Amino acid sequence: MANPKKSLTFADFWYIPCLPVWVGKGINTNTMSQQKLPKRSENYAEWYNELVKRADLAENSAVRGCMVIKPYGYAIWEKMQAQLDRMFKETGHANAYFPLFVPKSFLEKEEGHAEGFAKECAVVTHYRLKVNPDKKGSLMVDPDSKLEEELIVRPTSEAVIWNTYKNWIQSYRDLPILLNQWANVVRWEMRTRLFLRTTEFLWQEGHTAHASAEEALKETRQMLEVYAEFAEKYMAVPVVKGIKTANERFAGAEETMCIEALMQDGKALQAGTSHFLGQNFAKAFDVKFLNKNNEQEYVFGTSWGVSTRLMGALVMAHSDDNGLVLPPSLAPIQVVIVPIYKTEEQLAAITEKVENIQLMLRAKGISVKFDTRDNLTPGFKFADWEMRGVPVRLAIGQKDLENNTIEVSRRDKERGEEGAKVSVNLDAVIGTIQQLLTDIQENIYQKAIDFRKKNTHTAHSYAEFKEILATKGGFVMAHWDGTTETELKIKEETKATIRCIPLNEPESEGVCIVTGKPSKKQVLFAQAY
RNA sequence: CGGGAUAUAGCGUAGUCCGGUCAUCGCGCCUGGUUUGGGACCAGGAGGUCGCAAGUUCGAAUCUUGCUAUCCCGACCA
Repeated sequence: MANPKKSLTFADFWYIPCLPVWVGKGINTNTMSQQKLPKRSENYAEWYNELVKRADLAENSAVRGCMVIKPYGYAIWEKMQAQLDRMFKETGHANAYFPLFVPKSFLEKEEGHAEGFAKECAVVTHYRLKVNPDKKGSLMVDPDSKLEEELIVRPTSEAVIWNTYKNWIQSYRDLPILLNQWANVVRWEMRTRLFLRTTEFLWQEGHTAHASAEEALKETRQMLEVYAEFAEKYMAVPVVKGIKTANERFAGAEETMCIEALMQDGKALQAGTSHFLGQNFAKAFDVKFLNKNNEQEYVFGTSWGVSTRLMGALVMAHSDDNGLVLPPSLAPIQVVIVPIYKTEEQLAAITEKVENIQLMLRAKGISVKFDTRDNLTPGFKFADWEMRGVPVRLAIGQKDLENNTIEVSRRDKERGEEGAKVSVNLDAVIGTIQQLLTDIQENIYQKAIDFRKKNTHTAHSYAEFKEILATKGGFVMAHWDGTTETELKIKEETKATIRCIPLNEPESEGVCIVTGKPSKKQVLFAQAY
């Protein structure tokens, strides 16, 4: 699980395009002032739920299991999209769009896929409503509008896409096809949580077609690397890259690779998956190509995706009891400026200085917001922006004007912590901020790595395994005999699952902690979201 | 989908057992004034068919039934 420390420079992440979003409109400030956030140590789940709402990221909607992503939350998602999209294009992919609806007959074609998704599909059976004759002002489904064939709201798009690829592919010259789509999907969930599990969610799904298994496997692996790089460099969330066991594999895949992140409550979160589909979908949809030897062959496929669940990972990885902590690379507002004044004249003098600072910061590609709300005290604003996770806060008042200084606070340190707040000379503020943004990005990543290190344990016996899970949680490395039976037994008895067989874990001789059978490698266990 | 709980103004709530000046209080919101270096204060004001729909009753936030949504615990899952 080696994670070589990557040295970041400002240039590594500043370029995700973004103007500061307006926040503070359409919400009542009392959401912030009402009470403090529940503490992580006391009720982690409640802390998360409240934080997502109070940081203005998202809220529950009137529709069961579905969320409204609010402007501030969506701005973070847009920055994630912008960077991921760039990385997909750098690796040769293009975007396209396929339909929301999947005819039921398509979904049936790949057997494993069909069975995997059957239980969580929304089904469209009619195409029309009519006025209810028995009840004025109400609508009813028009029984005459029943569809010949039901349409499934896509839980994922393999079926539609492979049905299309069939028409696009004749020769090896048509390959590879390297596509991605940004879309929404629906999986009917029983229990939902904002971002982590919602009935409808936003994601990207890559779907590629290749002439050989080797090339498809290479693609699968490449996209896993893209996800890992994105998570670590931009989200500042360290991840373990690995392979899913047969039991946890995507429905319809030959092999599923994943990145797994550790949350602050010691539970694992699958942050992205990349699947080698083999020829499963090609066979199901009869997608063949003529190879160089003039032979018909089934096409090899991959698919890979990350979703708005990344937002949940981002929140749970870094935030504290005062609110959200955002990595500068994904923060919609990287710097907020709070004026402190008594008179209009003072405000005017402060504003003049601030305008200048804003121009210089924007010239460096840093998104900055000047908080001019005149109905709130500076103290309130401090707490407000802390809740929203803005990485750097500047405060400027009369004393600063006299001394040509400005107060600089960093969100990655707790209130009152050494270095959380410093006064700097106004002439040096731009350079200080640039450096600070880089430091924060690196610091929260390092903190997350340290946390993971402290919460990754090795179990040499089943008793020890249970003991670790019961008392400490976190990641547990242990030998496993490779059977689904053992995996299920462990899940049944401890609620921990095999998150993955880590790619970077060296082989080591040992015996399965449950059955005592020989094992060549330790695998990663955890209780998971 | 199984077990449990909840639903009263934008948010948090009192009242529900024992139907009848009960629609309470705090925050927020609006207006004015004083404030402003860590979640300001005073005064005045606006805002609610008590989740929705039926029913019982002279009368329902309160009792009955159904529905919907949310939360917690399970099973399922990115």
